[in-house]
Amino acid sequence: ESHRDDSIILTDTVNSILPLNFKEPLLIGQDSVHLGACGLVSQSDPGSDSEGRKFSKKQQKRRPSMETGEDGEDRPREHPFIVTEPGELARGKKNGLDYLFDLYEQCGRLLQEVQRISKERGEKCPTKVTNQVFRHAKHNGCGYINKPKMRHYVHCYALHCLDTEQSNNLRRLYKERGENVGAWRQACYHPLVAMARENDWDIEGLFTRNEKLRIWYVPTKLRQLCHSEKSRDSE
Amino acid sequence: ESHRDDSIILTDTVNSILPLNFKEPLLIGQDSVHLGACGLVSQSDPGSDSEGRKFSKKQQKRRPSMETGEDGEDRPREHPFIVTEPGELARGKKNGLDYLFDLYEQCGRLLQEVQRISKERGEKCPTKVTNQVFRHAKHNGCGYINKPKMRHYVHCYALHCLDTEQSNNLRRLYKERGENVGAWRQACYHPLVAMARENDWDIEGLFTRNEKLRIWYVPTKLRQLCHSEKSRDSE
DNA sequence: AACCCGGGCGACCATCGGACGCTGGTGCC
DNA sequence: GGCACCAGCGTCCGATGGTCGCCCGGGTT
Repeated sequence: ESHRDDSIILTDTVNSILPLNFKEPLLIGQDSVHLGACGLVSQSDPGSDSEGRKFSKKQQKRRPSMETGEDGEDRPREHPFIVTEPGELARGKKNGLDYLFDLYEQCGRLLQEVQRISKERGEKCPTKVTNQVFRHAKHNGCGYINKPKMRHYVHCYALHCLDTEQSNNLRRLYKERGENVGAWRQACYHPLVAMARENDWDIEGLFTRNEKLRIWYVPTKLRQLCHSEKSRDSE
Repeated sequence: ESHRDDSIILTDTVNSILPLNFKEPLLIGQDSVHLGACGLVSQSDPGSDSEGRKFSKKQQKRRPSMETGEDGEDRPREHPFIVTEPGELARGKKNGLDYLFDLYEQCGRLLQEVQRISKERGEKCPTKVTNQVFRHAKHNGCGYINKPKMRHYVHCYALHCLDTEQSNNLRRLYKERGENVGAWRQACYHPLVAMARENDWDIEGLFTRNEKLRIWYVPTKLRQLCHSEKSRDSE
């Protein structure tokens, strides 16, 4: 589309038809190393974040064998995360939490790349990890990074950034107890809520003030948790 | 529904020339309207002026397909803007540029209100003038504020904020020449591009650094203009 | 081999930022 | 009153942020 009304001098077109995808290796080990392990398996209620709302119906379709578009290859899904303590490599077909957190660092680098390119082209420059960044990741061979996953664990990464020691302790504790990832993930909320309380309930500010967290949206669930705790406090 | 022209809350003794609309639901922010002290008397509703028989129109355009429910009253469109010099009141069924700029200040106040409410509710808090703010405006009797209009003149307001004197001079010049609003609006781009050049082409930064501009998105057209001028420079 | 737990991530949805162009208000004659 | 001009803003659109739950990988029996 063009900007008709605004046709003014400088009709030089800002040609930005190109998809924002460059080839740039910013590979980080997408490990595969299976070591150490806690074969613990114990089921504990992950608490289900039924944060959702009403219903929705949908039908998923299995990808037909026929390749659509150029893409073609069917990427196998990533190995599930398990609770590992700091420095510990996951054993078997699992990924550890250090790897999870590294994914967030990768996204940060991907964002910087997107920002540099946007600036070069005079397009608007994202300050957060947006859809564009996930798209960029995919086009750059980082297919193992995707939005639902990254959003799912943001608050875990937040705890890691804001209080690494507490995060580490929590990991050790949950590993020891043989809790699953869901349980650990749920548990990450509470220390954050406590930090928010210490900070006048400004969870947004906690994120913004931290160099690495600044680029991540505050998860809805975390914000709501802070809000209801705050209300409870003031009663 | 009454119309525009109503009293404005004056700050101090300096009165306003602005035909502020009825019902200012917002707090009275001391926006420095910076109007030249033209000793105008505060304008009380002239009654005769803008109160024609505007409510006679009742017909709405119908979409062939369906009509959206909840039919509200048909609001007459606002009077067009004309190029006025600073402090000058538009005559006839027109609105002046001081009034235009005041609309931006009102939006700033509306945003503050939305922010306060969001915070109370623990919802995410907008930093920019978003759809939500326009919706809030409508629900608070500021039906004369709407997105297309506000976005259309953002860069004019930007010039006003960043270099009031240059903005004023441009207004005088274009008024003198008898140019229409469209021409004046186009002309506002150039001084901004020049300012961006002085600022390492960081138009985003110019906006962000200014207290009042920070809440407005940089218009695409302006960003593109800066980009192509920058490219031209470096050739 | 069979079972089933649990979590990865494809796909959906409300809403967003952004834009166009029709409608009709307005001044002029 | 009639006409021509032009700009207000209703309305559309691709893309975004956010989420849910299907599908199946993977450990256990």
